[in-house]
Amino acid sequence: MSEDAHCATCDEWLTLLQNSGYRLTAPRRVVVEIMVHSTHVLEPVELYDRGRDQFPGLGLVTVYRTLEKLTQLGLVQRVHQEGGCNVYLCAAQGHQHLLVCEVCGKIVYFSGDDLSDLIARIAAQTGYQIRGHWLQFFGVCRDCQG
Amino acid sequence: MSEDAHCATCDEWLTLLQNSGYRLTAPRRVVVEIMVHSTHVLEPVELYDRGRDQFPGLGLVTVYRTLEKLTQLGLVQRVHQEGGCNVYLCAAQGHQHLLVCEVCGKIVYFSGDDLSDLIARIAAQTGYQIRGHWLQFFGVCRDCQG
DNA sequence: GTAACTGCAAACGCTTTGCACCAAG
DNA sequence: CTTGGTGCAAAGCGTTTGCAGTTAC
Repeated sequence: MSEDAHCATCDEWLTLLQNSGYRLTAPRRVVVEIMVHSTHVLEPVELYDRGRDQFPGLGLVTVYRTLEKLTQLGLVQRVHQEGGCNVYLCAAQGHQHLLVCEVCGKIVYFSGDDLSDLIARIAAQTGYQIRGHWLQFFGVCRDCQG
Repeated sequence: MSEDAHCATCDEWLTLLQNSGYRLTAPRRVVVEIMVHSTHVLEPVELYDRGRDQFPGLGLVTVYRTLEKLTQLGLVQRVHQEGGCNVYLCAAQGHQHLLVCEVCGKIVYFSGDDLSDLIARIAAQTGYQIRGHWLQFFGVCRDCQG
């Protein structure tokens, strides 16, 4: 878990960063490693705090800048919630949607929705050109139901 | 349009405010009147600017405080978008979802989605207690397609 | 060696709070 | 008359920017 050299997904992310013209630096490796393995949504500050456990010199600004790059590359996404919109997460794989625990932020991806009929109907009714949609579920995970 | 005394919906909102223990003041009437009639999402500052056309003494702080109250009463809702989460809108009527124009912010409400099967399946698969969902569509309205 | 990256400090924009004055009921 | 509401100014918070030193390549 803590040795990113042993994590295939970390390697993929780092390779993609490098192939996109970015350099592989210690702070970036740390951010990548934490994001790849996180099962819960993370605020930038939380990422910063965890990152400093591994790399004490890490700066919060670097966390923001790295999240920005990872988001542009489609590896990370921002999650919007009632209480705030400043948490981040591994991006969905293809057409997946998100289920977030309102208590602890634990997340699950799922697929299987079919909104194509609804989208076609709405487009016809409104004249809007539909470009995208958000479907996101909120709940309480098993661990937080007690 | 500008005479809130002639608008039934404005009267409803103002009555609800009063019945909830709030006083009816000039700034509140202005905010209510603008929100009720807006067909586009509005930032607090936009609301403030428009409000001052009708009531020059209006303060931005009052706009925030009134939006907060209207949101608590379920009359107004915040809308989240890729570019930011600080726009407000009349709340949906019952179980409706939102279609937002990405260019001008013009909004349309619609209903007719049926996610109950999907929700039941996700709850069974994940063990989460599902408490709510967001379904929101983004597109370009007819006026902005040119 | 050079260009990209880093961390710090300062600036920024949006939102909230403290407070004295004012007005609805 | 009393209490809630108001606007101003200042503080707060998360995020971004400027910059000089550092590091990957």
